[in-house]
Amino acid sequence: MPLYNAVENEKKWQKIWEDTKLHRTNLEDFSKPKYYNLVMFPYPSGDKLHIGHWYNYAPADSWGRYMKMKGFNVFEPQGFDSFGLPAENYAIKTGVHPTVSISQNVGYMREQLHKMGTMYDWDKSVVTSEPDYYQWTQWVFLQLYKKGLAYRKNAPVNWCPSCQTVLANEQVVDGRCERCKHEVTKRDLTQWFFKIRDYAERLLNFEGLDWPERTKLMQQNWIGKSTGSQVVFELCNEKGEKSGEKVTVFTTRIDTLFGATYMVLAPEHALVEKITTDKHKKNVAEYIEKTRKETDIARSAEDREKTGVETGAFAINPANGEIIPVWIADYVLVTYGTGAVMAVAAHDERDSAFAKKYGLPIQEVVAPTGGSLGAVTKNEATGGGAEKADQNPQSQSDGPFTEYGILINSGEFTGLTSEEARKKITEWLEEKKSANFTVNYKLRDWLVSRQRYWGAPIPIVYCDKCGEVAVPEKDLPVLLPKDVDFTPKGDGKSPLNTVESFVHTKCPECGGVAKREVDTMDTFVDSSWYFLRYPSAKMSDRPFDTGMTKNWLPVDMYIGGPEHACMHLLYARFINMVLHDLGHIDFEEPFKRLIHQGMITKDGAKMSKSKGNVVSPDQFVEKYGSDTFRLYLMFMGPFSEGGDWNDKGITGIARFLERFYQLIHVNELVGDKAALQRLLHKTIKKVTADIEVFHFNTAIAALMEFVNNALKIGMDDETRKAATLLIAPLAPHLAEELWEKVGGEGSVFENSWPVFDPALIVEDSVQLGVQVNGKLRAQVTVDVGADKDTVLAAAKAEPNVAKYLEGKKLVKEIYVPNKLVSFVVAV
RNA sequence: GCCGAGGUGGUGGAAUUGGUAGACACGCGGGACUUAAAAUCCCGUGGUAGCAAUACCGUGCGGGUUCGAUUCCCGCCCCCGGCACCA
Repeated sequence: MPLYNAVENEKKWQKIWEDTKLHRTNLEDFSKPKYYNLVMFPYPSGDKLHIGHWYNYAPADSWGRYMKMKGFNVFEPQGFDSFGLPAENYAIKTGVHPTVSISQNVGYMREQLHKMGTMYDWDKSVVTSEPDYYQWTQWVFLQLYKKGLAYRKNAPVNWCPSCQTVLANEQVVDGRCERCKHEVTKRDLTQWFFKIRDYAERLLNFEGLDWPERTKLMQQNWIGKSTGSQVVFELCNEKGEKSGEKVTVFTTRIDTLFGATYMVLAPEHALVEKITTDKHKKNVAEYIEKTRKETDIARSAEDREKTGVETGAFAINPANGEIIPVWIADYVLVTYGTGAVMAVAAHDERDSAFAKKYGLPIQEVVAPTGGSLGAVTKNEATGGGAEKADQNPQSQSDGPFTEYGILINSGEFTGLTSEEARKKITEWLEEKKSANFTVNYKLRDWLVSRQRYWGAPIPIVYCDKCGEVAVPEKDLPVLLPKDVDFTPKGDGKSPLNTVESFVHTKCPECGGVAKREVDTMDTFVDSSWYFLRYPSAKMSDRPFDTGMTKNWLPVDMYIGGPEHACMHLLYARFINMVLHDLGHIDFEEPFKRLIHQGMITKDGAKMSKSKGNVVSPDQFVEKYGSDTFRLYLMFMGPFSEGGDWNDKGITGIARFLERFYQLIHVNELVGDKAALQRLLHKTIKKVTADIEVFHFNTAIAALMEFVNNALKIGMDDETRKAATLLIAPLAPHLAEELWEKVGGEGSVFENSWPVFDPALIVEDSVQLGVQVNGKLRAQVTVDVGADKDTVLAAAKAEPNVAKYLEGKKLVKEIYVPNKLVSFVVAV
């Protein structure tokens, strides 16, 4: 018969916490150091909280509780990222207005979070779709606008035909819409962008940030910096008569310039129409049309053959004056570099394939370096692999030689290494004003406008007289109208376009007739600054209080999924930097320490409604209680690794908590007091060290060992209290109950985390392994302070060791204190 | 293809400045209690051989360094995550 009724007890303590306002943080209290403990806020979906949320939030809350007990004034807020497509799509399907479904879902999820027993400060919450929040999202937009960092331009953009909206680059995954998985196509549309590119270099710097290496690498990769040169090619006809047009290309391999035997422009390149000769106009037009229709998936298919057509135009290679043909091909991307490349068929995979297909000339200008010099390869920056080129000279025989080497057929530059030539050739052409060093980034500006209803309206109006005008800050919020027919019309326009009362307005500058911008903002804009808002959540006249942000930010610990590495986490850094540059905040980086939780799968697959494999935590919480469920999730494995869900072992945790509860009620010390102290202090040491690095699984294992051993020794009052404190962050409800039972003062969370005493941990004796020729032959127990000779003698005396030493010549004796003894004998 | 993280019992996982592999838990086998079952408690549990002592094998595969390798080095294989014609 279990003594501990988890479900009832948890209700009791949740009510007490609520009544005593235990988890309302006094943000003005600086008697203790502040600690801002943040998790990525959820989207209030109709699926409610699933196991993945718990897997993220429960350990994050345990961390907050731990830091509180360590003496910090912990601020742990929670909110809802409530704008976005799911609510709108749900509304289209069912007719339930997003404001209704969102408020229901928020209510239900708050209830779940309450039952989890988290210490969120609900007085400081945000819901991004509420006017008192999105007013300030619009304010953020205006800050960027005023600085020239928000702009509108017509561009080919990613279009999801199913969601009927454009997508940011970051939201296109494998050529498909991140949300609905539909193939993404291109559309020419006028859209709003944020100039995140201007911050590319700063975003590459992670100095002072305690972030996972892999996340930093992912961002660096996404930003994609590469250094090279721009080279200007003058255009001409086949006879070499200059047309006056120029095309600039970007290359990281200007050392191969003498081998540039043709040039390729992206089909969308601005000059294509102008330079195409009459003879080729039809072909070119057809090719452009064909490219345009293709989705990104088709265009980037791996084994896809390269295609392209001639323009009839020619260009002059500035290095050797050769007249080379100009082609267009869709393997050149208009979005990267200058949208044009110099093609070096002899030293580039893509150019080589293209040249072979269309019979274009190939000119070798780089030879592999001889053995003694050591090949300088493309990999040299990464440190490894430089030797490989020499080992396998045949490997390049059927493809182009793409590594660094020694220049040949390159005029006065012949004989230089690629590295030297990159510098010298650029300098040489720089004098003639036809080249310069430059840097390129893969990162593109952030497309923030969406042709959807459920988002923050972009605060811009278009006046017949004044043109594009920003809505003055005092007129915010630009309210999102409620009564809207939000079914997509397939015209690529926002549903707000149909709301006359919204569209027609007065120009804030001249008072004349004006129309509102009808696009709304990407939800990632909402989430790019919410962490600034929490401490000032109730403020109605400002987005955030300067004093509050100064005192409480940056975020000390940020916990959330790695899937946000190149989206939310990049955007938030960018917006934070912009607000810093504008003087609104005094720090550049928003998140000091970052930890990702792993993903929870079901039968190896990501949980999703469509697969029907979503597991709800509610049934387990009702049966076992929150503590057991939290502990079970943490016990599954390391926090950052996730795992496949099954409920098989949950009884083990339930048993453990029951045993823990009973242990505290065992009154007599039947064993040795010193042994109990040693056990306790070893446990304090282990649990503390494990929690510090988010290894909750081994912290729990240590507590289990503690229980298993302590049940044999018994308990004393001191140990009872310390053990209760130790389990408190992990099983908060159980700990409160026990704390009350053992006569502790106040809430267990108002007490200090126990500190271990190294002196109490010291053991009298230690068991060593004894090896002979590397094989374990025996174990020997010796006094901790024993000297080497004593230990060796004891080891040799072991029968199973003596057996192997007998009659053999002892070559070597190795003694590793507290670990092992190893004998080496001649064979 | 490139970048990153992994591969350990029937299962989830412990242990890496090289030092007794398999902590802890699930499951399984046996026992106690019970009329019986559940719950609980005790014992056992990497594989092979053996009554046992013990021996041999064993951390994805193949080599290497070392008295000693899950840990370091070289070469592969397989899963997972990210990027992907970026000139």
